Amino acid sequence: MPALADRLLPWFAAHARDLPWREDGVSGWGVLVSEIMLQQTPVVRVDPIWREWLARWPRPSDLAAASTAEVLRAWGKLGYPRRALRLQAAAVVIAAEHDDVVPDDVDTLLALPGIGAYTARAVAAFAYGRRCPVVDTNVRRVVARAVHGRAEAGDAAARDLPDTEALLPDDEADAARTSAALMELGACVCVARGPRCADCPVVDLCAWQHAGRPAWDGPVKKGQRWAGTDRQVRGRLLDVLRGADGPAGAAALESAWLTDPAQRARCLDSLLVDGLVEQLADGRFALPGET
DNA sequence: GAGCCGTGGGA
DNA sequence: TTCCCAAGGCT
Repeated sequence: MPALADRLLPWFAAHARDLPWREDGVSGWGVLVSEIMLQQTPVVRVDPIWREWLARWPRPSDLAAASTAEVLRAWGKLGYPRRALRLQAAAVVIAAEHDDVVPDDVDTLLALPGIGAYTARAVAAFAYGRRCPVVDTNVRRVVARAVHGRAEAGDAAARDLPDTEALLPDDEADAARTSAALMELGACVCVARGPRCADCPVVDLCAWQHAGRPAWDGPVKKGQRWAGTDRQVRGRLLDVLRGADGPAGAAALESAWLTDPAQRARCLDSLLVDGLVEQLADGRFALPGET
C-alpha cells in the first residue's frame, strides 16, 4: 500500500528522533551494535553506551581483540549480558571472514551469533538501504492496528513478513526509510499503551480507527515474574563481579544473594556455563579474561 | 514453541 | 506498590 508510505515518509523526515546511529557516515558496524543493544532495551539507556562502544571499538576487529571482562564492564547494566558475548563473537567472525565489514545481505547476517530475523533485516535496511521488511514489536503493532484493525499484534505469525513487505514502496531507498518510519511510528505514536492517534500521520487510513478502536479480544500475554527468579540472582552475581577490581571470593558472591544458597550456587554455575563468569585455579571467581 | 534471559522507568 | 513493557534471540 503506497498510500501508507506516502504519508509516513514525509512524517518521518519531519519528526524522526536524532539518534546517533542514524547519523550520516555511521558504519554497518555502528548500526549492528545499535541493533543488538536495542533488543528489549530502551533508546535512552542505549545512547550513551553506544557512543562509548563506537569510540572505543570503531571496527569489529577492535571489539574482537578485547577481553570478555572489558566487554562485560563496558556493557554495564544494559541487561541481557549474553548479548555482549554474542556481539563479540559476531565481531570475531566479521573480522576473520568478512574483511572486517558487516555483511549486507540477510542470509549472511542471520548466520552470525545473536543476529535473528529482526536484527538481520534491520542491519540490511538501515545500514545498507536494502528493501526488506523489518519486523519488530513496534511494526507488528502498527500493522495489527493500521492494516488489520486489531488493538494488539498478538503472537508473532508467519504472515508478519509478507504483511509488512506489502507496505514497502518499490524504490529501495524509500522502502528502507519506510521500514524505519514504521518502527518510529510504533515507538513514538502508535505505542502499546495510550496511542497518540491525534498525532498520527495515517490516522485516516487506519483500520483500527475505522473499526471504532475495538478492544483486544485475543489471548492475554502472560507477564514474566521477576522477584526471586534466577534472572535476578544472575544479575546480582554479575553486578558484584562487574563492580569488583579483580577476582572475588566466595564470600563476596554469597552476599549477593542470601535468600537461597542453593539457588545462588545454581545461578553461579549457569553463569560459568554461559561464559559470563570464570573460576580461577585458586577457587575465586572473575569476569572471563580478567587479569 | 513456550520459557528463559537483565534492567529500570513510567503508569 | 505492582505491573507492564522496551528496536529479540536461543533452546
